[in-house]
Amino acid sequence: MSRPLPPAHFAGDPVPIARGLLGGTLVRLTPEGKRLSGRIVEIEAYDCPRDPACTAGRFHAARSADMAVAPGRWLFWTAHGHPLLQVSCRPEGIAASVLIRALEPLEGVGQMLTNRPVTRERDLTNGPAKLVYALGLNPAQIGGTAVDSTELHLLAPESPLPAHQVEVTARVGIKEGRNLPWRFVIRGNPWVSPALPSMEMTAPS
DNA sequence: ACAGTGATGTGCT
DNA sequence: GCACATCACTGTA
Repeated sequence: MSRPLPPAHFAGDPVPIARGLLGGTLVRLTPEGKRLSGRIVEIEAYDCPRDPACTAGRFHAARSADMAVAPGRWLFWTAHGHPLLQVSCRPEGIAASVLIRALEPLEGVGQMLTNRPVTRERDLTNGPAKLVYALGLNPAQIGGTAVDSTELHLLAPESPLPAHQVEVTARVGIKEGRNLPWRFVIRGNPWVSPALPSMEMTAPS
């Protein structure tokens, strides 16, 4: 088994970093010693300096500063009252991040269902805020900590995902910047978030 | 389809 | 200060 990805891994362009994280594992160790984990099946990149979808710079000065921390820190963006899990990228002073959007549950499914009761297990972690609730993450406690901390860390995929298994689309839930193919999904995986029809990107000819 | 959520920003007094 | 509007979402239907 590989070691947790170190903060230095995130000191660059969030787009290839997001692509490389697809198929990796998010691991959570609870204070009670329970191990919860899931395979990353959907992920997006945000790169504020060149990204019209990134509202941090234009509309959210304080949040932009929060995102411009040193690379490899856990961040929680909030949208519509829900926390979204991200990792800071690029050198300190530049707001950029990757957003983990959906997991395929691996370990601790029972605990996840306790944290977030749901009728269809399919809905347990198929959205960016859903997985935060299922893993029982407390933004106030985890926000700002290093990405390789014991309580929450990332493992790279055993081997890089072959290109034919990776679907590249526009990002979900944004207005501007839909032309940027910065969402990465494991093709055909049933655990990806419910995608809005208009969000799908036409394949290059 | 649509209400509700909460952090943040804008505009008015 | 106060009233809205906005948003990278979720829950119930």
